[in-house]
Amino acid sequence: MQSQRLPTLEDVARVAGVSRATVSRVVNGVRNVDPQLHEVVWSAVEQTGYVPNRLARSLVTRRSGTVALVVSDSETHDDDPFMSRFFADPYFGRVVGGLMSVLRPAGVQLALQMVGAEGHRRLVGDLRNGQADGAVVLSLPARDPLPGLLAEARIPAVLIGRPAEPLPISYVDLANETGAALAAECLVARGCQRVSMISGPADVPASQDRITGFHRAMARHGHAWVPSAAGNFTRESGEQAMRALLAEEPDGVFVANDLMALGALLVLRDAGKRVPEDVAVIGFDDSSAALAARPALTTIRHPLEDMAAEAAKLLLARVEDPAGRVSSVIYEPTLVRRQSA
Amino acid sequence: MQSQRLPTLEDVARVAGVSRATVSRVVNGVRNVDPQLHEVVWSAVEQTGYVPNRLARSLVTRRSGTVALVVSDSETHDDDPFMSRFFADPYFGRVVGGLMSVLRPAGVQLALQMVGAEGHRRLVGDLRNGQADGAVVLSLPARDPLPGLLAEARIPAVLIGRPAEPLPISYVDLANETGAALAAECLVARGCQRVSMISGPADVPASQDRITGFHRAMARHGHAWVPSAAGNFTRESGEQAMRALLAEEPDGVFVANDLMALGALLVLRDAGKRVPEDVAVIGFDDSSAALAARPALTTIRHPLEDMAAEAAKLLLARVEDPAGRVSSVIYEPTLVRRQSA
DNA sequence: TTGTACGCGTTATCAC
DNA sequence: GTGATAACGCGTACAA
Repeated sequence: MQSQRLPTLEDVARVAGVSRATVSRVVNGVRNVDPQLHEVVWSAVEQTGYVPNRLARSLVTRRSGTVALVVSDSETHDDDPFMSRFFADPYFGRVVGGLMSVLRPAGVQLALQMVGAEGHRRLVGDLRNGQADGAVVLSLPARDPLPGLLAEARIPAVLIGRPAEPLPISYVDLANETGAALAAECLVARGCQRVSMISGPADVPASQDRITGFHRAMARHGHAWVPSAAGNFTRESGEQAMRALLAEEPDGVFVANDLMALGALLVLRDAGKRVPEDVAVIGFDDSSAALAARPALTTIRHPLEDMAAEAAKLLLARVEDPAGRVSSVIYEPTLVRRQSA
Repeated sequence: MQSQRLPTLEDVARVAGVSRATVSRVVNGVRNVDPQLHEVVWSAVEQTGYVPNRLARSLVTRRSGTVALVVSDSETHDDDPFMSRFFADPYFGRVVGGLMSVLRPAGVQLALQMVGAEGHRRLVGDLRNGQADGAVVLSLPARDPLPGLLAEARIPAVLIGRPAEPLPISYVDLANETGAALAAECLVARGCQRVSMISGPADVPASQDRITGFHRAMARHGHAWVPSAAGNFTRESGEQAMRALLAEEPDGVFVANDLMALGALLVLRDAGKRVPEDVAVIGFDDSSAALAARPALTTIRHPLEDMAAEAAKLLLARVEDPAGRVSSVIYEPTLVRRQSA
């Protein structure tokens, strides 16, 4: 049951018998300080239990020691059609984990900022006002204006996943086309003759790249036409798409993410198809779901944690030097051979 | 390429031809304002593109409009043994989603605060300094001093999961014993004679409750002894535990969470056991993993999103009225019958 | 109803 | 090296 008011620099100064300027210098480790006082001040800090007020500090330094994780969704949700899906998906957690692995050692905090189109102005304002030093952006909508706004406002920002259109903003991404091509090669090498694809939404960049990458690679091997069905990256939608594709009697199917692949596996199983003997299945992401599936999912590894960590590093560097070059880091996916193909 | 400096209240006041106090009142919706000026001021706000500086505002109001999601881990990690596990687990995402569902409509931001024992003092200080109005605490370690510290400092806080020892702090929890008992009843009703359990870590409250609840219920039906093996809530540990338990030749097994149950299912399958004919399996949590499993997992529903949402509500209420009663909300689990039992 | 003036807790720029 | 003092941007008694 301590005093309600927290000790301030002034209080510490009084106890130490110095001015608050000196205390500030000591606390912030400025060198022009008499070692004598140094001691005195620190013990006064201990004694009073002083903790610097970050708000007050940020107000003057214009540095908050915080970065924002912006989840941009831009759609208005009646109830909860998207949010619960998004957070329950391994994607979100993997990104947070990757970010934290570099942010935490750096002593930087993470603020979660879900925002729709209505909130763009406010968000940009808050960021310019110094509420956060920069932003890592998870842009979900197809043509999201937010990345452009951030670039225009010269706010240090890094996208996870390339922007829909070229923009002076840093980003990390996966070579999605390459990944899809890897899957195609594998299927072709297996001797699959009737290959189908379950894709993600047609309007998000990562999904587009997987589609074009797969089609292009298949065409290279003479398969001009690949029957496809689109899902929305959930397991349920994967089941639905697989059911629709059953009519094509495929002997191989590439699924744009593991969750949907899981759904596909279930449908195939229920349809009496053996995997991979009757139909080979390849997923995408190498999320934990892939290992848990039976048969274990052959999939394209997507090093999301590493990518998020890199995004954090890029962002911190940009905060340090805002004039630096906008850079992009593209990760190369690899094929993880397991049992489904 | 706008001016680098953002407009302040003063700038808006100049444009509107009033004092900055008036602008402040208008922006904050105080009623004593001439409708005339009201208009003038708002258009000046539009014109200048003014966005209130939350830092400055918080400094004086001592309200930040932010709550902290504190992940308390207290163990020092060499590299990353725990963090990636934790974030990849559906648990984290479900909690964030639940919190957001009430925080976002309320216009409250969420700040993620991972903190070990070294950071406790700093965290409490930051919170008392008004960096956040309150905290939702995910306390992982067995005997975590943090909840006690928060209570002592009279910081509005709500725990997800009961504290290890009684404490004047609000929390939401699941009736874990009841859930475990439900599983026991189901197994007994099936006629299982050789029942085993795969538990979580022995030192975390939720895990303990599931253990005691299960044993007690089994005892009530004459089963004094239940062979057990402990895991750490990961799928891998579930596999390990199941392998160890195979020697007991169980015809029924209760697993303390779905992820481990998934692992158990895999091991049983590889061991040539049919589920549920040879051995019935019941999981816990009803996470998305349960539906994806084959056979689909019979499990105990744990309404984590609802619980997190309730935690957010309790917290906001407490922020509003810090003198209010510390309250606990206990959710009743239910049995979700699917195919594994 | 509106404006003046002070304080929130820090850091930074000066003289000393 | 150290101590006043002016910002930082805002809310709000208090006075008008």
